[in-house]
Amino acid sequence: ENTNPGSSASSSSVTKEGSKSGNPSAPRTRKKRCPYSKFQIRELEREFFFNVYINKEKRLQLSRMLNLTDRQVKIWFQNRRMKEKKLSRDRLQYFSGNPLL
Amino acid sequence: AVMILRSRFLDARRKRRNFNKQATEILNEYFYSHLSNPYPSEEAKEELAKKCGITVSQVSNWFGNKRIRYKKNIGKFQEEANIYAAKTAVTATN
DNA sequence: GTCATTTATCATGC
DNA sequence: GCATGATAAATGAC
Repeated sequence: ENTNPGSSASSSSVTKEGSKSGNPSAPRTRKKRCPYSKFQIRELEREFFFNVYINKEKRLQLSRMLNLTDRQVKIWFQNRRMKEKKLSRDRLQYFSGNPLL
Repeated sequence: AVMILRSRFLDARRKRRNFNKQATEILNEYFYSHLSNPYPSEEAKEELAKKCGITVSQVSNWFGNKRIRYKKNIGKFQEEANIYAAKTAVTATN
């Protein structure tokens, strides 16, 4: 359920942008959002549990294992940190002003 | 008790419930009266959230969805746009 | 790095 | 069956 195009070896797909070589109609294609597989999420979450901030070394290792780019792993951790912050805010709001506890 | 609250919290996040009509009216009124720049400030979001009885995050979600869906199919929202345009015109005269 | 956002996708309501 | 709110990838401002 993965088959991630543009990841790993085949660097031919996600052509960031052919900014050069003329190409007047550079559509500056935005990479289409592709949901990650359960396996990818599990491994990312596992590493996130150990350290919220991932270093470059583990990032490269993880990206190869999951068939993702370094950038994708980096951005996943950024989004994941934002998610954690939002969860904390929601929890605080939900449990505050509660008669129990 | 803690577990009950915890499970209720998780469910509350997952379960989607439509906003009441009044809240939708308020949000649409702001959206169509700021159609040229439908990006409410943080203060405006807080005020909208208060008036609508929802959270600031829900206000942000609503505007995010509204902007993209409006842009994708303006024609579908034309009737709705006219309604709120007329409504704001009436309130302006009063 | 954070963070608001865009976009597609998911899940539910009706 | 789509409308709608929430969430998940991806971008860009700063």
